[in-house]
Amino acid sequence: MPVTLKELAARANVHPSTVSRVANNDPGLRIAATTRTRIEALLRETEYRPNGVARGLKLRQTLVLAVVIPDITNPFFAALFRGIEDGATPRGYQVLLCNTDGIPERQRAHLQSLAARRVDGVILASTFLKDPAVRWLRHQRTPYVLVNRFSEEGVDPFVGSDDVIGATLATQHLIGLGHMRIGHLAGQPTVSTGVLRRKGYHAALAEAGIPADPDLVVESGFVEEGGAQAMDHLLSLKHPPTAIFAVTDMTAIGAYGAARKRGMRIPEDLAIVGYNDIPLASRLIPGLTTVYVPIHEFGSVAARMLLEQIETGVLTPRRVVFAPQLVIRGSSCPGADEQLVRRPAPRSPAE
Amino acid sequence: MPVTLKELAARANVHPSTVSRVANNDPGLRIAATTRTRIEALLRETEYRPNGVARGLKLRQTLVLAVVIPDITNPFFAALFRGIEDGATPRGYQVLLCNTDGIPERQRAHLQSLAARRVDGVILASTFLKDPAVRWLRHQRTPYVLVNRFSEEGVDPFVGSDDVIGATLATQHLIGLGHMRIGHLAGQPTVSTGVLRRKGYHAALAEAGIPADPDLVVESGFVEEGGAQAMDHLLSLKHPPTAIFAVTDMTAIGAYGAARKRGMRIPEDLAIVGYNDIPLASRLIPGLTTVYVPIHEFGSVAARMLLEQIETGVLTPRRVVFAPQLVIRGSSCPGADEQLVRRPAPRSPAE
DNA sequence: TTGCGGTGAACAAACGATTGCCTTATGTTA
DNA sequence: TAACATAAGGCAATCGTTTGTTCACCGCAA
Repeated sequence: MPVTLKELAARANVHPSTVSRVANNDPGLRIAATTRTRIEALLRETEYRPNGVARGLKLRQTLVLAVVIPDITNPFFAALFRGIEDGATPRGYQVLLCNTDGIPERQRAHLQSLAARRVDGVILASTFLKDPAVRWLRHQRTPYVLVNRFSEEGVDPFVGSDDVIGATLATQHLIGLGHMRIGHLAGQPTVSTGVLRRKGYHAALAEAGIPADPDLVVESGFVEEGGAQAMDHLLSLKHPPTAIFAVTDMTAIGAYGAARKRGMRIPEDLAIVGYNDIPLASRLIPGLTTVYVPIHEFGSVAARMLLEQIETGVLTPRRVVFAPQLVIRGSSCPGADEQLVRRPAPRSPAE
Repeated sequence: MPVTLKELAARANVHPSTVSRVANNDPGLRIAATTRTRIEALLRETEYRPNGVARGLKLRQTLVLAVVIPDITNPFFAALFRGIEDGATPRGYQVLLCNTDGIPERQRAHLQSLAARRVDGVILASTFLKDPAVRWLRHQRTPYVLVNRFSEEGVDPFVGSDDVIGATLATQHLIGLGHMRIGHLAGQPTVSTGVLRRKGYHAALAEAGIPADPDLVVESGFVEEGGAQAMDHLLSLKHPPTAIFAVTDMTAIGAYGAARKRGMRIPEDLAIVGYNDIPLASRLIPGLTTVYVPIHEFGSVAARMLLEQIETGVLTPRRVVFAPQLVIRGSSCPGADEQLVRRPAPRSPAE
């Protein structure tokens, strides 16, 4: 059992409040030097740490944030979490991680527990455009920040990238390579990234004067298996696409599998572009051409926004939107990976 | 501000304790039916949830576990975390995630915060054989479970696999393929998995009558970059190995990179076997032959052991050790991946 | 009327820390 | 010597729940 203020007070022959003030270095405290050193010695000797639970009750802050995501085994969310923790830990916060597998009921259950625990704030990834969970948080006045996906229009604190631009870049890249039949493994229309990336895809086609073929857009969701199924469907068309823009890297990985199963070569028979540039993307063979977004920074910025909100007490619906960048690898351009390899690695100057 | 017992009591014209008993369905409670329904209606109407912090203070349990790992972006730990959460959530616990990057000072800081927060238990992965953090936990009487690596001999609750057997299987596999110069990318000797996997490697060599060449064992640590460097060193030897047993899959991935940089083919020029069978292993090209361990189950079992310890209050130093299994893919046997692909996928019976 | 058993709830003491406000000495000034 | 200032800490309420104990009241029997 860790030592309490009361016990220390008894041992030092003072009142608990006095020990508390010494421990907290209360600036307005007038105390005899001898008493102070006696108490300080005791504090060190016993390695006293205030009980965080009691402190939380009194001060109404727990120094705990929560992150609610679908699945930490998805590398995107793992990187995001690291960013969040790296932003939160230096300020004394620790972070609860809640996986929902995208199941609304689980999300609800987690959020209710979190509210009951009085976490100081919540970071929510993977919300829907109309999301009762977000409304609930807003209504509860729990500080929160949305990441990557936003909900409705501009009313929530948000960190993400410009999905329209990113998708446009990706599609333009494929157009620039001469592809005329470009498919899209699309996210759900209930989700901002789904809508906006599809929009960017269409914008690029329109700009290039390529007619949009509705058959080439298939809803795949955001994870691997959906990507594989959707790709399989596209490849079974009479006029299959020669190139694919996948709404996420994980979806693109599903597409890799589907293409391989049919013995197709990437990029010769099928060019593929993903989105997010998860660490895995560069390790695939061929490397996955994708749209880079600063995932780790999403996290650290979101954490800092949340802390600002918590500490100032005002909910400024600030939106931080990063500009995405195209990263070209072998899944769209033959030979692109070799070029990358030949470049000296920046981290080992001895080479 | 969420509603409190006191407020509800005022609105129902009863004492807070009465509301509490109704809310908690106190079995020994004698109460008028009308009063009870009045209170219950109020509870539902206000969606009352007891303040977890106050409850934690009173009951001395927070319903929070903590997981301390080096880095959640390592797929091994992501899978482990999922297992832990999946084991903890059904019992009402939520989980704090702490990344240490393997830095002892950070681990210490995290553990101190966790203790101050009065988390109910801690799951610790990646401990050293002699680890002050483990001693500290033991001394604090904080319930804890070690996962994957253990500390000293048999005195801590532990979940993991039999590393000697796993390493022996891996090495025997390479021997069976005819390799005589088998290198080992080894873990540090300060870590149980490092020691035991090296031991299994040597045991297999000895059993086959292959003399152990000390030059072929290079300490790589457990992550990608170390693997790349160690592999690079091995490949620059006069008599480089024709096969490699890497202490983890991430290390093996580093080896892939190093081999590729030299234009070597896997497995023709270099056969590689890893350890853990992280999800990434099967997506590499060629697929990584590796030693499967039930990572997710490590997590869920560890969580259940921890909860048992918490709920019964006794620290039984139980050890759960799984038998590892060899998974053969293309990184050791040419063509192994194709065989796998041709097999009908179990999850889509329509094919 | 007194006593008693049973209902139906109220009371109050924790859990541990924080903090505004007192109190008690001692010293200083008029 | 009365009045007052200051130093050094003590007091007690509070955060929101939980839970062992007490209490008031009613009906009923003696």
